[in-house]
Amino acid sequence: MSQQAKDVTETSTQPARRELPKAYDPRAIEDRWAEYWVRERLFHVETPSAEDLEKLRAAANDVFTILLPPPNVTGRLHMGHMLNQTEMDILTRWRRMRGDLALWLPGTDHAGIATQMMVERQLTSEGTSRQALGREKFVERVWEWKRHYGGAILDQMKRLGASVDWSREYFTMDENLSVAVREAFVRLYEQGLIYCGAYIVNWCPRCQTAISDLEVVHEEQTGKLWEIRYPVVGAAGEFVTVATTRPETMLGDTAVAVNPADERYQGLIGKTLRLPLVGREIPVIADEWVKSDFGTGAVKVTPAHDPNDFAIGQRHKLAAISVMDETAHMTAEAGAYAGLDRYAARKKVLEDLEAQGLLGSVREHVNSIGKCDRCKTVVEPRLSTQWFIAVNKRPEGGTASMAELAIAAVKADAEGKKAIRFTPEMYEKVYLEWMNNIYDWCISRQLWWGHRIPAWHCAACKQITVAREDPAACAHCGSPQITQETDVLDTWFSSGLLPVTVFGWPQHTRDLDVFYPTQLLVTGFDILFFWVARMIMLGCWFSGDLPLADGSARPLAESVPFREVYIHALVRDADRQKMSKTKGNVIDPIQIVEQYGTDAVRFTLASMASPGTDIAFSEARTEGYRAFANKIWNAARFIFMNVERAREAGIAVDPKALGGMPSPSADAPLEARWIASRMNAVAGEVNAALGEYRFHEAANTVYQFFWGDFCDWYLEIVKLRLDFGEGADQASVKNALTILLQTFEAALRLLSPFMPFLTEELWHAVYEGEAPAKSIALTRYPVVNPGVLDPRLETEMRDLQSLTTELRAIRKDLEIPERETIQGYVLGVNMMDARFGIRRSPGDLLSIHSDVIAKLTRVYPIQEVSSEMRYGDLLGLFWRQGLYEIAVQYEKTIDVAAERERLTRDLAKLEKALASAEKQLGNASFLEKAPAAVVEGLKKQESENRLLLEKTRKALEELG
RNA sequence: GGGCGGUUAGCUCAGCUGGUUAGAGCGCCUGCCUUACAAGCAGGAGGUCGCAGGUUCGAGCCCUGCACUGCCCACCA
Repeated sequence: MSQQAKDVTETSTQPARRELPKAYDPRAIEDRWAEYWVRERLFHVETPSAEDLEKLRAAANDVFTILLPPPNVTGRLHMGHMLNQTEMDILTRWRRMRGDLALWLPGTDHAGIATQMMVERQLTSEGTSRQALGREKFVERVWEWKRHYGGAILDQMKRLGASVDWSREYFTMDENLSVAVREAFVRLYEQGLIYCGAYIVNWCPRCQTAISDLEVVHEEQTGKLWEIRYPVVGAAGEFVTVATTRPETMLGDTAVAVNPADERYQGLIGKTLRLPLVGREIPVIADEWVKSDFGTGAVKVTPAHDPNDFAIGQRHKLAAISVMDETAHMTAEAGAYAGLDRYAARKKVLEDLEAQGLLGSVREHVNSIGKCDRCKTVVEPRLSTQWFIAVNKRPEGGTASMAELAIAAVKADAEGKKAIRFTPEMYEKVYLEWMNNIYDWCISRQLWWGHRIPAWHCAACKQITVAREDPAACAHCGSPQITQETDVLDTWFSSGLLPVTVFGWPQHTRDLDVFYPTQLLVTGFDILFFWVARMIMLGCWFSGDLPLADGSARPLAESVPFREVYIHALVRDADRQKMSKTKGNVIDPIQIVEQYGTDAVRFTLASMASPGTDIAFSEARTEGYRAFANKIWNAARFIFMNVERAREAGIAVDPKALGGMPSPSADAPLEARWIASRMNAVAGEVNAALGEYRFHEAANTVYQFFWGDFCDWYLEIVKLRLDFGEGADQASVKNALTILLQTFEAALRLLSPFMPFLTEELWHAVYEGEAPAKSIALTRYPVVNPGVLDPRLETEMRDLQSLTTELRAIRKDLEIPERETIQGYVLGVNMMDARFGIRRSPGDLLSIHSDVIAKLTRVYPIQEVSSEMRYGDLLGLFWRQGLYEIAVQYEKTIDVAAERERLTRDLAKLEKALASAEKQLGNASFLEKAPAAVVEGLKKQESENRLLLEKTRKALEELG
């Protein structure tokens, strides 16, 4: 850190602007502001009173609430987080600056499995284990871990300047949230929507817990399909051949099933088979589910180890024999195989079958295999007692199931209205498809870290007591011999409740009245089902019976957890590869931020965040936006330098003139009125783009405006006006400086949501310590004033720009040294643009702007001459035509051959364009059907091209 | 097995309801240390919009088929 920056940190938030370093160094300012924003509690939102709320709404503003998808306590910030946070921060800052009451609520998720695993690993390295510690001590240990490391990701977030309300930070295991989770569970249980029972669930033998369908990732792989012969009892030499991909499960078979219509097996149904290796007699049963055309048409039935078999078992009242334990080792039921790991057992079973001649053909077989999302261990379907939410069940007296409600919340109603709107819209379909086919949700996990299920099992009557307060006795038989359920709840159960619980539910709080439903959810599609869908289900369910603030019943549109969902892209690496630790291509945002500055990284993400498209993060882009930050920095240096010069000349701009939009008087020079018009137009575009989550468009618009319009043209021209010499007109200099400052200040506000650090720094510098607010984030966002937009100005400026570019180009062509002044002529203008009324004649344009043209092109003097003169009097000049027909005087030998070639090329282009235009204009149905403006435009273009063509031909002739 | 995206300049991507000559950044070429900025300025080159049909006065955009590519969902042993 430079000495100067250090002083600033120590004394105040004000930069010493007179000596801004030549290059922008984000490191010198970012920590300081990040800290300042947190320390000053700038983004703290007080729950407004009814009166305040009314005032807010009277001003056409509203409450804007947004919930941070809570990162795992175990998490480290990755690019996905940063994208997510950048988008939320841009929107929150923007809405805040628009005058809305913007509340962004942060928090972290206790992340059951992930956190437990983390701490278990720690214990292992210490030579101990969770089991050795015992449940209570272990949980205490996890809390300790959480206190130590759990805040890391939020600290990183602070560093990145996220404008969240830190006073409302929550953790999903906080006392109040835990009470709410328990309340939710009890209510669902009372409504008969939670049940406990033995079912087949996805079981991870490594995590040793049940996991939901969503936590299983399917991977295609080529395995084997083995055929095994089961001898028919009482018919020596007769077999039924079954096919399986998991031969070890045969040890738990309790039947063989065939399709009732399968002719091959008609005689066998009802007969008994002897299960090889085990010796158990099992029946051949008929079940519709069996597909005759797969395998042998006969399927072994293992109710304890396969969901389909389990269903068959239920239908046929078959026994379910578990041959594998929670670690996927064979149980005593597996007889000789007991104790073997599932794969060792498979090998041995196959060997033994082979030895007994019962193994049939073996084929390669492609099937998808389920793996644990977290640890990639192959999941084993396992029969176990678990808790479920009946998402498709209507409670007694209820009109809808959870899923039905969650569908209604997203689907358009009879009037076409949707309570929740998805962006991109496509995700609505994805969501509905899933919700329409949803199964009951397994919410119990065999972990220690999490919300323990508030259920007690009675040793006496075997019934279950579910209660809000820990019970002393069984609610059914009164026995004190009750023990609490050891399972905890799926983490997504508690995070699914967040939209209501963060506002104090189950209490009906003022916060709920004011902030619920939240306005927006910004998240990635990877947690669409895990979290978004669950929040919709639970949010609608539990808020539905809360009356609105005015006492009326809450309609569905007001019970949804959020009104809009913006699903953002995936951040990939520069080669479009998914970032993953194993590939080693993970880009650490903090490292990139340190290298390029937070603002540059934010801007990169924003400029690439086009809804629906993944982001291939490229450092080249970030480099470009670092340059942009530097550009802004240097524009500031230039402006401040001139403020100083002005001060020395006794000219000062009243800071009170700043804070709005640039407001030049009617007689101000073109560039002043033009930049004001542009500023307004751009403000309009940016606001519109952000309103539709088109971050890339908003970012690109401000970028082009600042660099292209403001720096390249406006600043270059305004240099002419900033004449602090003796004879200068003080009033007009002051006017110019005022517009310059007004525009720059407004531009900083426009940029602020995208680049909060840099703009904060420079904004304070503009006011030299007299800033009207504690932060630029608390000022108002620029809004378009349509009255200022002036198409005539834009045309005039565009003409001036075209002329400038043409003159520069011809100089370049002729290799005229940049410093050398030459004379120029304008012979005419080609475009007869009638759209904006009268435009300046070339003569007027030249006389009004000769100073500007001279400054930008070093062509001086420049005058209009009639086109007819050219071929006589002006012979020997260098001539070009674009929008303007121009010529310059310069002593140089014409390279006739090159010139001819250039003109010939032009000619060819023009002829082609003309031919196509003529063809279209000759088409009667085009003239008849196309809108007038299009026809008109084409006609004009055609006539212009014709003119250009003629002139080019003539020039070519003269060349000889 | 079902469904959804993508394919536009060397690279990364825009292109909103079909409309006059398809844009940006990076990279590339040329010339400039012009007193805010060489992380800069100025000028320039570069695209038969994946392929083949179709609708239309008019298609990068709409329709059909195909190819390649990515993703999601799914209880075929």
